[in-house]
Amino acid sequence: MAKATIEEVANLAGVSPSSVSRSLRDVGGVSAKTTERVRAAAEQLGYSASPAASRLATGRTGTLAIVMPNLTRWFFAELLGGVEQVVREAGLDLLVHNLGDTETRQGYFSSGLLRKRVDGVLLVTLALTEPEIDALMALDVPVCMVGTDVESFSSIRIDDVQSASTAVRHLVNLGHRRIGLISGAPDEPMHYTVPVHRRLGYRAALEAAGIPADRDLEVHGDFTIRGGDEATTQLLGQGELPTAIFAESDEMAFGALRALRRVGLQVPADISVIGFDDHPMAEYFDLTTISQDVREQGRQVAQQLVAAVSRPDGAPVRRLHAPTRLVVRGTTAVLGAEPRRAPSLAGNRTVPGQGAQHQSPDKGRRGSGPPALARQSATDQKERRGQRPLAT
Amino acid sequence: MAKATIEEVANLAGVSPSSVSRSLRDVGGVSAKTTERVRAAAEQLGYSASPAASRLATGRTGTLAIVMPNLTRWFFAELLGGVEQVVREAGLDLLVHNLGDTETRQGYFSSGLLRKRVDGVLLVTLALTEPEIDALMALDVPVCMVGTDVESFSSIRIDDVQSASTAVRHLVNLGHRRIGLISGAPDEPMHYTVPVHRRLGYRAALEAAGIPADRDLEVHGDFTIRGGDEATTQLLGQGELPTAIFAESDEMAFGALRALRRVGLQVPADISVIGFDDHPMAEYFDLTTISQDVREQGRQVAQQLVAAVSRPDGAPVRRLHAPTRLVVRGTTAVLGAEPRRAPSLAGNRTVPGQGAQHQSPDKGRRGSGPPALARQSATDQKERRGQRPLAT
DNA sequence: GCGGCAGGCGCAAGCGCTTGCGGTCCTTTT
DNA sequence: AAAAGGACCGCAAGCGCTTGCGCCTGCCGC
Repeated sequence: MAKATIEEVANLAGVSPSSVSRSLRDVGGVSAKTTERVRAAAEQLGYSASPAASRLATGRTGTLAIVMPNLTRWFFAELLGGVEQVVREAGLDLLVHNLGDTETRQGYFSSGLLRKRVDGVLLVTLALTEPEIDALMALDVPVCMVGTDVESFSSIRIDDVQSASTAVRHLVNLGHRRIGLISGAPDEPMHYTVPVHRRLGYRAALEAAGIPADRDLEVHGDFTIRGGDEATTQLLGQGELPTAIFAESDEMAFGALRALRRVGLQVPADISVIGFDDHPMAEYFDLTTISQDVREQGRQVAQQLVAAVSRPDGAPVRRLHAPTRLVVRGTTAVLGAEPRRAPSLAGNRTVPGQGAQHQSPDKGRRGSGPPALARQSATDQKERRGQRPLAT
Repeated sequence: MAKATIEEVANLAGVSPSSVSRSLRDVGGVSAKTTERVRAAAEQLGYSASPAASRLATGRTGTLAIVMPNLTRWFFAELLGGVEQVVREAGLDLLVHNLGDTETRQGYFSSGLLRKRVDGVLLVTLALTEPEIDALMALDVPVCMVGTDVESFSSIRIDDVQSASTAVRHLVNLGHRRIGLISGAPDEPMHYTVPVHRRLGYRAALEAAGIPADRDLEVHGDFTIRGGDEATTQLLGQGELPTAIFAESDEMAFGALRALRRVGLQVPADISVIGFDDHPMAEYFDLTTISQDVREQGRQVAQQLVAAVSRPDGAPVRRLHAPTRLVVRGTTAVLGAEPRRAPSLAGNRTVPGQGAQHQSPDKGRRGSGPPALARQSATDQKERRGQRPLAT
């Protein structure tokens, strides 16, 4: 029953294969009556068209590929979830390619692995080299990106620079002036742009606040818990302590919390910590952070790609920015505030709702510097109040 | 250059398309010299065969599908990582299908979504109903499963019953007799077997130790942090407190730790907690747990499936058990031991290496009850010593 | 030196679908 | 009422590859 061919359906319905084909895909040209008969026959035979054959005949593969540098880290898994949903609902297949290690990536785009195989490609967090861009364009299918962008392709990503600035500005507004940075991968095996941008945002915020840069305050954490831990230890080992730390990812912030706790520093009484991403565990740690809706980004970029592949003329390139918001929780506090009760990082209270939150000012506001900062200040305060968790 | 056809290659090489086809896939029947010429021509044209065409001609799709109930939870993402690697290295494509909600699952297997589309299917953690099994068999392709098993298909999974028993036995051996259980999904939307089995293991271990069952000690946690938190609160709210808790997943154990800390109970001085899975965060929380190598399970099952699809005669059904091991960390202690220093759940020390660990006795040792228990006891002690973390 | 054998190679027939083109037949339009 | 126009439908030619089957060499054995 699974192997019925279009001809059998045609015979059963008493029509030609052409009509079967046409009715089943409801392109026009078939009367309602015939369509109905065909439908019934197909149903009866459990018929579904062979993808291989129709691909060959139409030249369209009905398949999209998503290419990611990692599958297991939260960000990527979450994104994949959003993408998969949209793609499935569009009736397309999704191929997953993981460029885990540098060797796999090496030559991946020029190898014909994607050629004639997909109608569209989704690139995640991959900053492309020139030859890679060329190879992709040679594929002659729509390409969308998330997390990074290049001129030629549609993309969606957060504004890492602005968002990182928002995070640091939050600390500045709390009175901090000695702010450490824990950044991601120092050597960029995958050409990540994220650490670069978030660092730029950090420096920009400091500069805007008139705080001189101090390179000793910038350490590397490798985007992992352990890395954040070690980076923090390094930060604590040198001269004057920072009063606040901005970690470029929540995972590294977790590591920082652990390191701080180990040496007996209390958060946020002695030192404030802010992360980035709003990892599911961040709420657990009551970590102040920059939140982004990763799944939604996945959905959006997938929709964009789906739309692009289904329109014969090339779709217009659209480079979107996804919003971020500052989520103030319990790991940041006003500098020098009297210590509250004994610090406890892990859930001595819960954050019930979302509280008042804030769309980061990352669209169409470039270069409006000082006023933005002032406004930001006010916003932070409001959020903080709105966010104040209830005791459970 | 990307759209070269086999005929063009043939012309350039001065041979027939047949010879091109044969040389490029090195089936025999072509002289070395010709093969060489063809290779060169193909190279020059950047030729790669159209998958659609060869699929149609051969009837093989070169594609595998992995069907999972979730993509974003750590376990599934990790598994997918292992599977993807093997499948890619085998030169096959991987389709990912997420049966996130019950509606999506409803009728998924009977809908022709997989029909004529894949050479093999990988089912993750899905307990199948009879009609679903039938629909899968009707696909007439190899099917492998991980996390659950049925008679007809190859599979790999841990022995949830034995492993849960090991966890609880560990607590028993530490002197605990009042042991709470936080179990997974009570209503089984996806027909999970995991919570059922782990609970069976829990009960079996208690029974083996002569401890009477107490249904009040069994609460539901939904496999989430929050669920574990709430379940623990529930557990604490009723009569005599347990002295130890077995959570069926690490996430729920994290929630339990939070709940305990909130009410001021110290772990492990006042109460011991053991989890299950060895989630990456478990080390961070210094959580004693049952460890399984999820990625490796993914690799193995993928290898099995790859082997099955590439052999024309049906591959033999093999139902494997993956090993688990008890990893003793800092959240479990001897009942009534004098309190150690002030408890601190979040990383006041690190666990540097793996320490001495233990293959759970889940292969070929069924029914060897008491001796196993005795041995287990000894082993536990040794592990505990070997595992003792160093201060950093 | 001749029959036979086998390795190399090309022919052509598909694989199962889609689609341009034309043929019917039934409505409209004039 | 005749002609023009549609609406429907089938024919057949592909889509680009694989593969069974013959043919043609060259080479071996007797």
